[in-house]
Amino acid sequence: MAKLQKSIDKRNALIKATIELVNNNGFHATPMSKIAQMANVSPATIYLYFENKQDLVNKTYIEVKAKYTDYAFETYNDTMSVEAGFELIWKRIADFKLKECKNAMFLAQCDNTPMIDEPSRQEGIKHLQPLLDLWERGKEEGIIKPISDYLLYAYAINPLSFLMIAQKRGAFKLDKTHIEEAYQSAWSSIKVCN
Amino acid sequence: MAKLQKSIDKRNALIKATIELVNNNGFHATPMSKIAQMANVSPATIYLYFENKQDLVNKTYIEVKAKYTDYAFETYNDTMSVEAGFELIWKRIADFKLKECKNAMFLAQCDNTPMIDEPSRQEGIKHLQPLLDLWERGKEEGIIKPISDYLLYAYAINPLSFLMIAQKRGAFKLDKTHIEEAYQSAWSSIKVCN
Amino acid sequence: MAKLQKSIDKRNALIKATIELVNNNGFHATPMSKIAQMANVSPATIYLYFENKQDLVNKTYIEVKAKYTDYAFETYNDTMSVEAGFELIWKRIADFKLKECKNAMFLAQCDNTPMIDEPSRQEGIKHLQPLLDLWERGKEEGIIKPISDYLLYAYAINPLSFLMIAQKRGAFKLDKTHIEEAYQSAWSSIKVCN
Amino acid sequence: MAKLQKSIDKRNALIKATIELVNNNGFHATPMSKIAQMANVSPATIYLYFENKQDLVNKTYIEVKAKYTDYAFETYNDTMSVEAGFELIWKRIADFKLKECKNAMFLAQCDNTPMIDEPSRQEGIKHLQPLLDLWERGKEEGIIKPISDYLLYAYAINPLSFLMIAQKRGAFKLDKTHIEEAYQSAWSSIKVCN
DNA sequence: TATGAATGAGGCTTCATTCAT
DNA sequence: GATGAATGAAGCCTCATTCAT
Repeated sequence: MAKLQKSIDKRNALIKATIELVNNNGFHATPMSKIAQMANVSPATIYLYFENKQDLVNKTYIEVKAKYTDYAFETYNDTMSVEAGFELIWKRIADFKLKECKNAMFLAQCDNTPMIDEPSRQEGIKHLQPLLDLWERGKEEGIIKPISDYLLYAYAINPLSFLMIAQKRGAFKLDKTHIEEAYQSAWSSIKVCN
Repeated sequence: MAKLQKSIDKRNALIKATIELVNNNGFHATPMSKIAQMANVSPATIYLYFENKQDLVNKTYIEVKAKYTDYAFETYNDTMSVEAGFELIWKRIADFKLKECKNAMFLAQCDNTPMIDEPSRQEGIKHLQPLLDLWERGKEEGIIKPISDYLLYAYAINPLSFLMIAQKRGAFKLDKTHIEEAYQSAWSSIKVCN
Repeated sequence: MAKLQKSIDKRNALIKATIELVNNNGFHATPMSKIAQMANVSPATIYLYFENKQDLVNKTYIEVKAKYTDYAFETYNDTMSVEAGFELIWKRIADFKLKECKNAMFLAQCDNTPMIDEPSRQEGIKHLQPLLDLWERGKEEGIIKPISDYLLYAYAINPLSFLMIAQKRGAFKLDKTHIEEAYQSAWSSIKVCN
Repeated sequence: MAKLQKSIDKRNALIKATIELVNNNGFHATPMSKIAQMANVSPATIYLYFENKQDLVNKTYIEVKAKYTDYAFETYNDTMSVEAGFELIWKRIADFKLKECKNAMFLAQCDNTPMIDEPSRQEGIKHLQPLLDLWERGKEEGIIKPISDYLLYAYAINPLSFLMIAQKRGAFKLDKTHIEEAYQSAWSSIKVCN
């Protein structure tokens, strides 16, 4: 306990440095020594908090993923209507991608790269359950298309990652209007047409 | 007479090996030596065909991207109606992602990673022009939503990458039915609702 | 407390090994790995003390050059007469070339090769100032020929390097008598004839 | 014969390229491929004319050394007086170092570096015999100091190399006046004082 | 004779990790 | 707990030389 207390700051600094550096250079181009440097810590100290580099990045992934889903579902509860619930969650996610850009970028890189090991990836997916439950409910109510969750996610949620990356590259600026347009497209793509 | 006979076969073998290995391990985790080995060539030989590792991956990217767009637009011509044209192109792209899975995976990793340098990325984007032209036409005709091409791409095309990666990870099998469902979602997300 | 303890011994061992190996094989024919080996150190350790191979040899040059001029001027002070001062310095230099043969050989190779970069070379030259001042005084007093310092150096000092190299090659043994003869030639070549 | 006739140009081009590149970069920093390139020849062709890199540089050394001594002694004959003969030879040498700067630089680097193998070095020295004979005669006549030829060479001839290198580095410009001053110093250093 | 392609050996350097304090 | 020093393993790349034509 005392041990953890004493060092939570260092652990956080390491996680933060990892995100920053991996975002800019990629996993294999960020040496442990630079992570240590940016966290104002000796390289050897990293190994007091994490087993090795893979473990550091896995743990970082899980932590950021949790922060992401916490944010996404914070204001949601399952008494809402399907459409209202979806809009709420979707906009929280969009919000996260805009405000917590570094965290979101990190997740995008992890999700498109053989960088995280399978167990950690699975661990990260668990937290999405509320959204899947919402979709389940929507399907039952005939509001959401009765198709695979993978398809729903691909069309409703994943495009935001693409837009965020495009923005990061400077090709494109994602403003409030875009967000609203994107929401309309997302909802159109998964709702049952009448 | 027989001067510039740098074998195109070797070059192709190198490109192929690069795709295979980068797909499985990521750019920085695939040593030149392994690429050489898989291409049945000495490591030094790579440098007869490419300037360095970055150049190898850049050129591979451009080549695969060209193959991708060539395939996408092969059967398309701009006398088609907007909807028919879009469906045609979309299905060709889906086809490519299914049949040329390795090539498509490679592009996905390149596009979500700081792995390709900017000039090569720009070079790769050029080839997409016919699709952008089609969308332009669709906007003029009031068929396609009058929103940024980035948004259109994010919702109409990019989800296929997500689905493909999910499939590669074994989480999900993308069959003909899925493809049809995905097309409906794609079209719904970009067409003007009536 | 015990922070910056990068052992000066290791640094010295590296410098010593560099001199030894470069003397025998030349700069480009001495691999870092052999330098490390001779200094009883891992190759990677060199990079804790020096930026790269060029830096290692530059720093070695500057250090040896300083040792050389320190020795040359140690017993000299500018209240001596020009002739006495010159003889003193000259003989110290001769002494150095005989006793510190390896160091002197190293300097000779550096000075006759595009091996050291310009800034380091300039740095090395600075230390020669007392000799130039002495010559200046000698010119004013009409004792030393009123010619360029480069000429004076070429005739008064540089021949010792040639003799040292000849000796190293085994063609010739430089003894006390030779030194005395050499001194006479050196002095004859720069003093004003009467 | 026909063989040699056909290729003497290529051989010469190779020798010339070797001199140029070794002068600017040093022996180990000049790849065979660059020598070939500068000589407008395939790398493989070099091996038709020389056994290997060491052989190429050895042969180049011997050839340049011969050109040097040929030039030095061209107008000399041993009926001249010692002083006149020495001045003649010395000035021819000085002339060579000024006019055939590249050749002279190459010799200087060879002579101060473990770059040429011993047999070739010996071969190069042979050609100096006329100068040694002149000195012998001078010693007999009591005009030249009765000291080792190495000392005589160190003081009479070698300083020119130093001056030439200083000039190449841009530190110093060697003009006609300097040459005359240098000759006086050279002669002063080896002649018997009266 | 001449060549461009090909390569194995080796050099410089980096880096994840461990060690001694 | 924390660290700076140290390192072995490995990666990228170059180059002298040979091979096939």
